[in-house]
Amino acid sequence: MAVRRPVRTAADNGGAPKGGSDRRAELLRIAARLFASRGYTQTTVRDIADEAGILSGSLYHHFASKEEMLDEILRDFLGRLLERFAAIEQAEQDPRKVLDLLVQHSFAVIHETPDAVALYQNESASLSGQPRFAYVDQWGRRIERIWLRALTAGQESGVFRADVDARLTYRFIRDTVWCSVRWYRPRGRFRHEAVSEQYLRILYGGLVTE
Amino acid sequence: MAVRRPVRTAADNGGAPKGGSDRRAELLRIAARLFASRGYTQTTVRDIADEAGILSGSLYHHFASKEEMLDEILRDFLGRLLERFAAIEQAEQDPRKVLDLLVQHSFAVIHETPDAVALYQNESASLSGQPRFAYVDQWGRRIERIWLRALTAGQESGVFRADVDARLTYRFIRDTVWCSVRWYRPRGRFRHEAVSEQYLRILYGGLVTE
Amino acid sequence: MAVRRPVRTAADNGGAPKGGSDRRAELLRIAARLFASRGYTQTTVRDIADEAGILSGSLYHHFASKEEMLDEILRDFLGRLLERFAAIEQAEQDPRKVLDLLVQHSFAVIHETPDAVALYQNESASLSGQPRFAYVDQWGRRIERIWLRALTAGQESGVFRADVDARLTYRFIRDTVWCSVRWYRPRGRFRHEAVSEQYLRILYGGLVTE
Amino acid sequence: MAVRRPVRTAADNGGAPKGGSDRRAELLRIAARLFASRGYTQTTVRDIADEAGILSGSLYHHFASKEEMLDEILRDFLGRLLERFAAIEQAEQDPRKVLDLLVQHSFAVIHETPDAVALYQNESASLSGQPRFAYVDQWGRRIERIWLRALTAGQESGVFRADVDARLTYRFIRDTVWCSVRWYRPRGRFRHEAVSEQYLRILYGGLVTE
DNA sequence: CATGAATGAGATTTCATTCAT
DNA sequence: AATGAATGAAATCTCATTCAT
Repeated sequence: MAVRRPVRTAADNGGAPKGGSDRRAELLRIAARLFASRGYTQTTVRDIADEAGILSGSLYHHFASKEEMLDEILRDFLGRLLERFAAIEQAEQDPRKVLDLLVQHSFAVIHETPDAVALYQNESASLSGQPRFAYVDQWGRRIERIWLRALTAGQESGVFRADVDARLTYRFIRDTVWCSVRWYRPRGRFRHEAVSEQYLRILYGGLVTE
Repeated sequence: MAVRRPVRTAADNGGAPKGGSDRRAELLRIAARLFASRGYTQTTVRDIADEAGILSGSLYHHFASKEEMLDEILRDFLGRLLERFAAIEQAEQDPRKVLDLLVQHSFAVIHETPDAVALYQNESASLSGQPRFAYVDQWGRRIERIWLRALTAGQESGVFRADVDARLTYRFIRDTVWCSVRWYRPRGRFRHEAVSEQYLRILYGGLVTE
Repeated sequence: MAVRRPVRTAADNGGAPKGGSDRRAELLRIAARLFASRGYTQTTVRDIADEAGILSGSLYHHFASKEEMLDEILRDFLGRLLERFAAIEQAEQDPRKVLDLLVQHSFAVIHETPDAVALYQNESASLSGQPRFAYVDQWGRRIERIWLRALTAGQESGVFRADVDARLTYRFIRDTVWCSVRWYRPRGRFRHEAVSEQYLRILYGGLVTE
Repeated sequence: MAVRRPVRTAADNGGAPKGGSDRRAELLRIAARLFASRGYTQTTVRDIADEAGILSGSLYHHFASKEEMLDEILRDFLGRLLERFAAIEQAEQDPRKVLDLLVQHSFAVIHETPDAVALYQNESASLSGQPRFAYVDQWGRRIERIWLRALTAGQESGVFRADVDARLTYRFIRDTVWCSVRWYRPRGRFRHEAVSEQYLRILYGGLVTE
């Protein structure tokens, strides 16, 4: 007999876009967790089913394929991220303030949905080139452009140093911010606000005392 | 039973990393390239054999298992890295100079052996916990300690700002440096020396003009 | 355990084959169409349910199994066919007239219920041996005997040539007639009466001019 | 332990086009037999492997997929058939002689490679539309044209009756000839030459005595 | 050293069927 | 009558590994 684990309320779902059932969202959460910790390929559908307390075949009542789960998780994550970044860019004029908010929001997202972030970090490279996941690259580029506009605007207005390449700088920042998902622990010594703050301190002021 | 050929010390390879006098070394280079680009699990032994122009079964004349290839590549890479970092620490007193050299050497390593770096970046997490690969964590921690000593020494001597956590700072730096393997192109616009230089400029001086 | 609903006699369907007063009959018509076009095994119960606008599980309110649908379709078809062939044999004396009517009726049946014919053509071989479908072979043999009696009677009375084997001749005729379901189009250039007529012309008179 | 059945000589292979090994040809023969008797979809790769005395996974050492086996069998069969039909058309002038030879060769093919014929008969419909099997339709149409040319040539020269549609006549003949694979037994009462002869007798002279 | 055939475990997926609601 | 979730068996396919030649 299958052990049925209590179904969590849909409340913590953050408003799933697809009208799908509770069960579907719950399964996606389980999948995201496993994909993030073991890697997409190393996670078997049986792993997911086991965690959900059902048989692996039963997953296909909810999803057409393992890939569809990955797709749905990434689409949801990236869509929301892009939306939020665009809103930040629109709401603020000051490049430095924009960068502040972009960084802070990123660390907050890592805090809130670490699985999706880790998944994106680890799998996006191998997804590149697959038609189904074309949006991953596309939306990634749109996000890059938002950050780049803030950086170059800051350089032009003189608030950011101009003797560094903006694209390079973006990559440095992006890697530091998102890679932190690997070591950040929500209940660790530093909460995400502190991490943001310390990072921005170094990023803006530099490590060396004058 | 697998036929284990005597494992050579890293020394006789280290002399001629590109020389490829040996079939074994050649196969490892092919494996590293494939592991790095597709991921270890996604690379099949047939992929490696195909690239080498032999049948997959024939690989087992050279290596006891696919895992042994991974092991050998990582052991060689990490061993050399640790050795070099230790040498830098010993040779220099000035914490800032040490950090300079650590960063510069790291980017140089990414330039020279991007496959091994990518492999380490992508696979070390899933290797954690496997007895055979215990050294990966161990040597990683030893490397961390070298960087941490430089950072805290710098903070104590007043050359590095003291209002940031050294461990956090290490992670920021480490992630930026090593993650660059994902986008760094040896023949791209920036050579590794330029990347080092720009990164150190921001790291030391900060992004914001005073 | 499957819930078996009382099986209706073919009679109360036979009166209104196209009427579709009933959900059950409607579902059978959909199933027959799909079975005929994709093959029984390749048709999933979900395919049938989809076409009917319900969920696959709901089909089991109407039928105990997928097999029951096949059974019902074939039983209805073969029963009716046998009945009609027997009636033709009884009504006519002249072997040639009997053969005329058998052929004409066959093409008419193909015209009217192509799905059932195709189903019988394609699946009867794999049904052979299954107890549940023993009647398929049995009724098929009864039909064969009707045709054979007409052929041998014709040979004995001298109207049909006696230098060919009757059983072989039956097979030639049967295959030509029933295989036409594969290419016959109800709205095509030839209506079934024309097909009958052309076939009988060749069958009786031969292809070669005197 | 797997029971190894004796490998047949390649001699009865009729000159396989692909240079492949003996084993491959042997496996294809087994597959063809099973595909023909159970149907392609109903035959599992395990069935084939069992018959060959190996494990199902081992089949994939020889073939990329179950579909590849079907492909290879059909391509070989149809290619040879088309070639032979074309040769007959070229060698003979007299339409009646051409038709004679086409019919005789067809029954001979049924005698010699009944599995491939049955496979073609049963599966070609469901293959229609699949890019990989586009040649099945194409080559089938080329074969049709050969038969049609013989029929219309005969009608024009007055040797075949002109009051029947040639295309319809072709279908009647084709269905009779090829469908016989369902009942023809190589060791039965009639050898294929006798079947040919009886069929041609009826086809040419008609069933009715003048 | 290399081939080529095979193993055997395990992966994803399919699908008829059941059943509580 | 119908839904929606689940079962469970079986299918195709993958792949690291073995081993006789």
